Amino acid sequence: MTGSTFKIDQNVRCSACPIRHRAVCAYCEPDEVVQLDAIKSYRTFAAGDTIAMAGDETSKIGSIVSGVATLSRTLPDGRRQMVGLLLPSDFVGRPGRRETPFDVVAATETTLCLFQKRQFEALIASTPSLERRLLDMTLDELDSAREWMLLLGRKTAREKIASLLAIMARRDAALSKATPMDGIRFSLPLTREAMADYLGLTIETVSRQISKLKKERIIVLEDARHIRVPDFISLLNEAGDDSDGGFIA
Amino acid sequence: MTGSTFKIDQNVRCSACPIRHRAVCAYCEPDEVVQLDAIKSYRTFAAGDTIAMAGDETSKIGSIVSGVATLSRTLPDGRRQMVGLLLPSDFVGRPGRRETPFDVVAATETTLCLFQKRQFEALIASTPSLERRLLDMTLDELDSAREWMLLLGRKTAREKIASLLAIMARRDAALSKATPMDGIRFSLPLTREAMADYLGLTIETVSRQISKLKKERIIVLEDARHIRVPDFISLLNEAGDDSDGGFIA
DNA sequence: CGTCGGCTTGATTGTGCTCAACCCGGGTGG
DNA sequence: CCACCCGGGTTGAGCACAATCAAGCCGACG
Repeated sequence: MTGSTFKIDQNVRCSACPIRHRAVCAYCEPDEVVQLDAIKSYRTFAAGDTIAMAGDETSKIGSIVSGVATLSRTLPDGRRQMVGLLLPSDFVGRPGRRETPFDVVAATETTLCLFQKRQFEALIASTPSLERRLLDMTLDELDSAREWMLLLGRKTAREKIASLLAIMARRDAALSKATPMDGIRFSLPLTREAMADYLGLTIETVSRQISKLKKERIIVLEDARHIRVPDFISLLNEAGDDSDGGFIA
Repeated sequence: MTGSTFKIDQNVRCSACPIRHRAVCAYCEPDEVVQLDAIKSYRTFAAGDTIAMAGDETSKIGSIVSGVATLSRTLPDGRRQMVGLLLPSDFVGRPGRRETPFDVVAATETTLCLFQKRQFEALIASTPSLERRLLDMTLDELDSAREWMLLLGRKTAREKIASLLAIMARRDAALSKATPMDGIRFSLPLTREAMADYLGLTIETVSRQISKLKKERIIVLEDARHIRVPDFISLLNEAGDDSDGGFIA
């Protein structure tokens, strides 16, 4: 993996790791974690840094510890589509493949817990709990990729924006253990351009739809990157994937 | 899994199975295959049959032996997006989840090799080769889902159609071991409606774009479901994902 | 102070959707 | 046997939504 600017971090002990219970190591027993501890290294990328380029031969793979990274693919004429949003505990890189098929870019300052690909592959082969966890995570990612295909193929610009905001809101609420039902406030870790790439829109359309939702009081913009949602249900209604308010949870 | 019409097939011995070397059982040793043989059953669905509905609690999972099935998701107002095209050797159903999140429909007559979900899950836990293969297959599916997201989010109608045709052509060529480079002829196992659902378009747009490609001699329609491609390179050029003709292979 | 990147807003264009008519082939029933 | 229907497919006319082109705002930073 290559980055224009980076620093080597102090490794944190796995037992004290903030993503210990959600990352690829989640199912590992304490003695297995010791093995991981021995071969891991931390690395931090600045916002905007390229973590890996499509077509690169990657020697390292690992987990997002903190920050947000994006996975995207670009057409030769420059059109770009984001195909994954990587959050803390998500896994980066594909065991068993030589090249990454997608660009990986740090959207915010991002710290990774990395392993040498060869070493990690060897460890997988002898550690069923690692493989099991990786399978579960991959299946989950596949489900959300498919959900995203529905959005890209069939939703209107307004529905796309509302869906994205709802996801970010839920995610923030999950982290802060608050119920998303009233008066949520969250930050958008994405530029308008990143949102556009995520949603298959242009930045102008993203901006216009956000302005519209603002005028209709469905959202309140504290500033361009901080949003408050007075009534989560009415935001969900705009997302289109449920005739009623959907499951209350 | 439920189907409006179906028949119970004679089981084929795994060792004689046409997908033995590509399906979830591909990495299994002969003795492991024997275990699978003992708990599998075949079932055939007619074209149009629903194999599973989104939200269903599924008790069976398994592999496509022959035919084509589709995976799709529907918005409450009826808009529908296909999110997966299941071909022989592809796996249907998700171990470790109670409900299927997507509709599974047979696009052509389709034969499945099914297992009781519980039994299969138990077998996975004790058979690393099964789990490894399932992980590899899931990672491949995730990659192609992401490739598809690029198409849905950023390609024009014409590029979408050309991409789909190129995929079908390649797939047919792979089966018949022919090089796709000149004079390929293949069948479209999808209705215009299914293509539209796959591509995030309407049937009218699909029909129009196919007609245009026909007028421009990039494709030749023998009938609505059989297509000949005189020059594969020029079809690839229309697909947009490569400035030049792409890799020749 | 000027510049630059991220963002917003406006005017116009164009691609793909909607609505509608029609074609074609196969199956069914009088 | 023919009339009819029905599903899948094609084609046309008009429209709407999002893209494009363009100008300008705002805050950060040199």
